[in-house]
Amino acid sequence: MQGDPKSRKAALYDTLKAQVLTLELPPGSDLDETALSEQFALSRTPLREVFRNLAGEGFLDLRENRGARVAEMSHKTLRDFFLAAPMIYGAVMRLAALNARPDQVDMLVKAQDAFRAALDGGTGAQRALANNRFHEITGEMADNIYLLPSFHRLLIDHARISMTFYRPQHEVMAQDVSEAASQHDAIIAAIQARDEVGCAQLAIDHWNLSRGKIEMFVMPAGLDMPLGQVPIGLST
Amino acid sequence: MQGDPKSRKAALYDTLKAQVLTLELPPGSDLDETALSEQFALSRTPLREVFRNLAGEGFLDLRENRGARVAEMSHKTLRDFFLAAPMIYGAVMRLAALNARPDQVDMLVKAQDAFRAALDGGTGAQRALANNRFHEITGEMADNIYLLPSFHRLLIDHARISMTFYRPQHEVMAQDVSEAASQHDAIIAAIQARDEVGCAQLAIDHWNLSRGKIEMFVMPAGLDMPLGQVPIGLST
DNA sequence: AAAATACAATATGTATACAAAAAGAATTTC
DNA sequence: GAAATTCTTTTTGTATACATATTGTATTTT
Repeated sequence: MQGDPKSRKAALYDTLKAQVLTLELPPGSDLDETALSEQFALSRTPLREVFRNLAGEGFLDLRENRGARVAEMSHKTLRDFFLAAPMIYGAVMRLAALNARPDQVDMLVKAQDAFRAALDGGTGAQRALANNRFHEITGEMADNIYLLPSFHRLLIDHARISMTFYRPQHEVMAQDVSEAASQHDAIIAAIQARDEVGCAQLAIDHWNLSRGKIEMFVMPAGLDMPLGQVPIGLST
Repeated sequence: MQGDPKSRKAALYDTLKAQVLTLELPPGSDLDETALSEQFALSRTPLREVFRNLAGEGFLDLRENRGARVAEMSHKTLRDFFLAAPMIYGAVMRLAALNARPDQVDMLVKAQDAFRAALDGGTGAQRALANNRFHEITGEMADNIYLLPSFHRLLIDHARISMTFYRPQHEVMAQDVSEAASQHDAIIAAIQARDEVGCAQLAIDHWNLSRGKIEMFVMPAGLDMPLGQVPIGLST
């Protein structure tokens, strides 16, 4: 590890974030202050500040006298996720279509290129991170400080759930993954056309695609989830 | 300041939170590490941890090499607020009606009693805090980790905006404030009846009441806010 | 006198040392 | 031998000391 403390701190922050998103650090795993402290050549003080930042953003859980853990994912988590996601993401996309600046659209196009590149020859982690980046940009476009906190938390678990089916070995998923990429293209087009209603609908379609994948691969039998239910707040 | 460091830390946390919510610390004001450090008998390390927690929750802004500030409120903030609030709060109330446990309903009733007590002889700050507590409980009832981050941020600025008209000197507001209290009663009834649709509608009515107050007292003329627009995600 | 620079004072960021608590290992007790 | 207890080790929390950056003041320069 090199550079000034400030850049080492940023490196720690970025690394942990990526490791959480890609399940390299699985939900519930403990973080070792001393080990990370040596690895990133930082004393415990700035290290613990990074922990607190990440905890505030929902990546970690800090427990009194018991160290930091990667935020858990449970059955309830998944249920909450699919309850909140269509509404929040629909709203974010709608606002993105209304407010997107040209430079942000450029960024989105670049992120989509990177996503397709990752699909074509990248690892599962690279795919999940590229997809995450795409959606982060739509959040920046929406630019609403009250919506973004929930949106960012959703993106964390969206990435982690996605990791399950972005792994290259899951050949069955190839079609779904390519459909996701097509939806991204449609999202870009809708944003460029300032089509807020179409954008919101695309958001819902996109989450529903994820939901289908989860059902197939992750969902334990018997989990009480209202799959057929119209999502809250979008029952138009 | 007395007790063990842990309780002093909690006191600092609670005090700052209340001071932000009640505008005793106005938006944008600087926090003095050294002064607070002496006042609460804490060294700078735990103090700065509290700052980071509060920043993560949206109470403070931390700027590199430039200390902590109370989160700003701007025209854009108000606009974002009224765009996001009906949707988020509607969803929270809906889930509250679905999930509320009996003990939580008891807490809500107690909070409402405290709110009425504050209206009848309390300071503006006490009123705002009591109202805040009421809504916090509905958030606990909803119990969705993806919705709560945005909800909590909304509550912060809801309290701060409210402070403008909870001041006793604004006699014109007496009727609106009493209407707010009645709405709280209706909300409790709807939750007890597990009436999710009614609850969501009450949430929207409640925010609209706030919006009317803001228009009268705070809103600068000419601010481009879509007052007549149906809120995102609830255009049923 | 105004602007620019250099200096001093203050505030913030990081590292280390110490205190307290939790976790683990060894011993004792039954 | 299992359970409980004590003791040791490790980990977490806090305080302090030092390094760095920013801000305010005084001096210099034009």
